[in-house]
Parts: sequence; C-alpha cells; structure tokens
Amino acid sequence: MTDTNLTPETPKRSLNFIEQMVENDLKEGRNEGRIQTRFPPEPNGYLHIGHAKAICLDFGIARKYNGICNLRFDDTNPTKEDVEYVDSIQEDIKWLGYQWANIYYASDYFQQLWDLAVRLIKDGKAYVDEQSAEEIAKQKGTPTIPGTASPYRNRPVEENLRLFEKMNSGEIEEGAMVLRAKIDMASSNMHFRDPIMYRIVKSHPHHRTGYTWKAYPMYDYAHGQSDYFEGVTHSLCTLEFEVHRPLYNWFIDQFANNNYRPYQTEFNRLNITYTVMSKRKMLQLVQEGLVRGWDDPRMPTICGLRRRGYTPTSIHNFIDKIGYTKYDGTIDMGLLEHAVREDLNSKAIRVSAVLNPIKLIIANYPADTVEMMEATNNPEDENAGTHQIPFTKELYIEQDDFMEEAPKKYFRLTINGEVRLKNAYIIKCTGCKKDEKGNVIEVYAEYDPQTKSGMPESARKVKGTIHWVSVEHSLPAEVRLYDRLFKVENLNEEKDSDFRDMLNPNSLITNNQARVEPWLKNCKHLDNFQFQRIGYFNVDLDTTPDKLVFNRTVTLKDSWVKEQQK
RNA sequence: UGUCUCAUGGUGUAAUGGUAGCACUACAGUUUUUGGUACUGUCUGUCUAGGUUCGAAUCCUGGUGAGACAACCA
Repeated sequence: MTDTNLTPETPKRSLNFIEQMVENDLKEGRNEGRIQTRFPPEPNGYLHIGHAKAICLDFGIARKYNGICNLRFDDTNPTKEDVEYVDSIQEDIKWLGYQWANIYYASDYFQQLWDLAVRLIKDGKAYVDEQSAEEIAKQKGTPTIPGTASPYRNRPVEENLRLFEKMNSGEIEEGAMVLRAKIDMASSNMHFRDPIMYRIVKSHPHHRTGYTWKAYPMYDYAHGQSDYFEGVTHSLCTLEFEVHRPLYNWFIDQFANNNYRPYQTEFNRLNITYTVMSKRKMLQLVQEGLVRGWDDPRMPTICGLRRRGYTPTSIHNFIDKIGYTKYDGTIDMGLLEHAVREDLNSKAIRVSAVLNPIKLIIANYPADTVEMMEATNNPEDENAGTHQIPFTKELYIEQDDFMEEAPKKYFRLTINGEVRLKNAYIIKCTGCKKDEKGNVIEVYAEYDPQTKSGMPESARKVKGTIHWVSVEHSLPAEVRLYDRLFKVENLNEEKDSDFRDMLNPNSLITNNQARVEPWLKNCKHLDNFQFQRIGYFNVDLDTTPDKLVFNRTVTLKDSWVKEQQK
C-alpha cells in the first residue's frame, strides 16, 4: 500500500502536490514531524464518490507517512443531521478499506468552543449582534463594496457576555441574536467581515446532545478549532474552502499557544460527466422518487456504486488515476467504467446468460440427452477453476446472434453459416421459422459431434462464438440494465435549466425475459459475474431464493456496435 | 469595476530551468472457443504577448479565459 519499498525496476510514481508538501514538512520537522489528518463529513447525507476521493487522501496520507487519521463528524447543524447518516458513513469508510484511529464529533467540543468564544469576547474580539439576518447580509456589502459596521459592534464586554449566556439559555428566540467575531468589515475577503460564530437553534434537538445547547458554533469557527483540539497537522479540504483559509488561520492565531498548529490545504473536488456530485441534488432525487433511494445503482453514492457492482479496488484504482491538483476539471465517466472493468476482468466468474432469448433447435441432437459441458470460470485466472453447464437439444441464444441475411462482417449465426457454441459444439444453421409478422421465432441447426470442446476437431476455425443456455435447465431472471443517470455531459454548463429535466429517461431498463445458466442458482447478494459477451453483472439485494435479480454494472467493450455505426 | 485560485492532446495527470511522458478515449493491427482480455502501433498538447536565461511547460510582467467567495449551511 505504500511506495516506500519500491524496487529499482518499478518507476517511482510522482508525488501529488499534497504528498510533496507533506514530505517537505517532514523534512523540515514541522509540528515535530507528526502527521495527522481527519475526514470530517457532516452527517447530513450519504457519502459519494467525491467523498471517496477525500477519504483516500485523508486516510492514504496518514497510512503512507505513518500518521493517523481520525473520523470526525462535523455535526454543528442539528436541523439537517441524523444518526442514520452517521452509521452509513462509517459503513462506507470501512467498505473502502480504511479504519480511523479515533472517532470524534464536533459536538464533543461544544464546551471547549464555548469557553474559547467567551475568551474572545473578553478580549474584545467578538460581540453579540441583535440585527436580523437580512440586515446583517445587507451590511456585509459585496465583494467590491465594503461593508458597514453593526450598531452593536462596540457593545461593552459585560453586556456581550450576558447576552451570549442568554443565547444559550433558551431565553432568546432563534434568529434574534448571533455572536460575531470583530475583524474587518472592509476586508476584501468577505469572510473577514465580522463572520458569525454562533447562532441559536432551539426548535430542533441535536442528534447527540439533544436540547442541551441552544447556541451552536458555525463551521469556520468550529472546524479549525476542532482540528486544533485534536492535533491535526494537515487539514485537507476541497477548493471552495480556499477563501476560508485566512479565517481558519485567524481563529488559530487567536488561540494557538505553542509551536503546534494545523494547516489547511485545498485540492480539487471530483466532478464526473453525466452525473451530479452535490448532496443537495442527490437528496432531491431521493426525496422526489426520481431514483429508488440513496443506494439506487444509478447514484454516484458509495452505497449506490456498491449495489451496482463496483468493488473497493475499482474505486481505489479510479481515484489513483485521477490524481489531486488545484485544477477544477471534470472526469470522463468512461474512466470510472474502465476502472471497474479492469478489476472485474481479473475477478469475475464468467457465466452464460441470454438477455433476449430466441429458441435454437439442434435437429440432429437427441431429445433426451443432457451433456454437462465444462466452462472455465475465468480465463484471466487459472486458479479460478471450472463449473458445469448443461447442454440440450433445445437452447436459447440471443436474438442479436442470428440474422437471416447478414452483412459481411457479421461473425454470428446466419443461414448456412457455421458458428461455435461456447464450451460446446460447432453448429451449422439450416433455417428458421417466423411468425405471421415476419419475426424469427425459432432457429434450426445441426451440430458436428466431432467438434465438442476438447476434441481435436474442435480446433477448426469458425468465424464466431456465441453463448447459449438450455431451455429446460436455465433459470428466469430479472436483469436491470443501467445507463448514465443524465443525458447531458456536463450539468454545470446547463445553468439555466433544472437538473431534473436532464435526467436520462432510459437510465434503467428492466428486462424480465432473461434466462441464466442453472449454476447461478446459489449466487449470493452482491456477487460479481461476467455475463459472457455482454457485460459485468452483480446480484441485486432484491434477489430472493425464488427470484434472481441482476444489475448490469457495466457493459463489455463492444467493437461490433462501433462496426455497425460505420 | 474586488480578493483568492487555476490554465499541458478530446479527458485527466506528469515533467520542480535541460529529450514534453503516462492513463483513459479514438483509430489501425496481432492473438483469441467472449467482436471481451492481452499485446503492438498511430493521431492529437504546453492559453496569449513580451522579458530573464546558453536553455523556459517551469521564473518575471501584461493580457485572455475559467472557477470560488457576498448562508444565522458545511
């Protein structure tokens, strides 16, 4: 997992700018050579692939440089937070393969934060403002126009202390007072224009502290101080917090009393084409029933990807490929798909499944015979073994694998043409039957008994190989075919329209006619398979002993599709 | 007519003053009992104008473009 034991022949992967900074800090002995990070989610939603990028960095840096990484819930907004999210977040981090050294909550520090705020008031650096949110916003000015001072800005210290107490005692209504740091109403950095440190929330209980507190600290104050209390050395966050950094440092400056201090560094957040990466939008999709829940396999959530069939390894490989920089770009969804194909190619057992069945009758094969054919579980892994698949006179093949009149480059079954049945015999097509509308409903063929897999004659060259299942032995299955959630590549570029109007109406197509080989009878939830020649599929959580349900994780690359488009 | 940040093939990412490389994608080919995989090859790039230097993707200056910031959210 670390790069410290590189052999000479493995070229050293270049460090990203954060690793370079950490190595430099280590070299200079900053914070006594200690490395400590934290992953600080707000428990107000499920983790998504963008969080995975942050998790891999926070935990990865600690692991690589012999430091520690703590999990800290940034739970300073009781109106939006819930234990449901606290639990799912922990589950997802563990699933990704990480273990925190300690688990903390910002709410653990409410008393310490309070005490420090009192100290700031006594120093004349904070005051209670009684203006409305609207008035405060108005006085704040704009990025190009300086703000103006609140009439309460120079209240006596004693009065501030008394009012601050009242803010927390329940005597003051929500919105009636806030505590603000007294910094600089004319600063070019909006966050320095007397930022709010505390506001009142008393109508809603905190998920851990109940109604104990009525005054709650705001992010800019709580986050940096929590880092400081815990001994965090590298506070890594995304680019949008860049303008917060001077304020982060200002608060640290007020309280730091030894050589130690945490440093905030920002990296680019993850954007991926054809999807959303905002908790707010995801929540909306869930609440409005536009997807089936946080773990809908179309969602970019960790639990959605898990249910879709993504593995922790595939996500790690993806994160490794995209890197960490300060450039705010958008990653091609194709790269995520490549990462999961790459991992599943080496792991997933190959099985036969026919999604759109058409009957194939082998005229010269005995009707009462069942031959068990040997199927290689994974040609990429010789230790994966084999399993048996029953072969009979009547089979199902894919509708797409037969054409009466085929173009030159069609390698599959066509009248008078030969094709190999995977793991079985070479057959020759003799004809087909159609219904009154002209649709092919049965295909007829003759097999060559000397061409069974393993026999010398089987080495004969035929231009194509198709998969099949036995009519009698195959199992029915529901197969859910997923496509990108949105039909627009870059949602951020479509600022004028509602993102819900850009949903792909075909993001889920349910197939109820699929037939799978009987070996799949005993598959377990979330098992990954490759449906030979089709794609990677996994066993959906809706699967019961009586009903098989599969999710398409991703298709196989298909050069025939491209050939057809020419 | 603010502050901060960023700019390398279609996409993402290296090169830390000295041969612009890698991955994905696309295209072509080899192998193949998966039109998969693997392997080989090809196309495509330093935003712009100056400056410093023997030498600039890299340092400096000016443009241009993009993003973030004006929640009692984090």
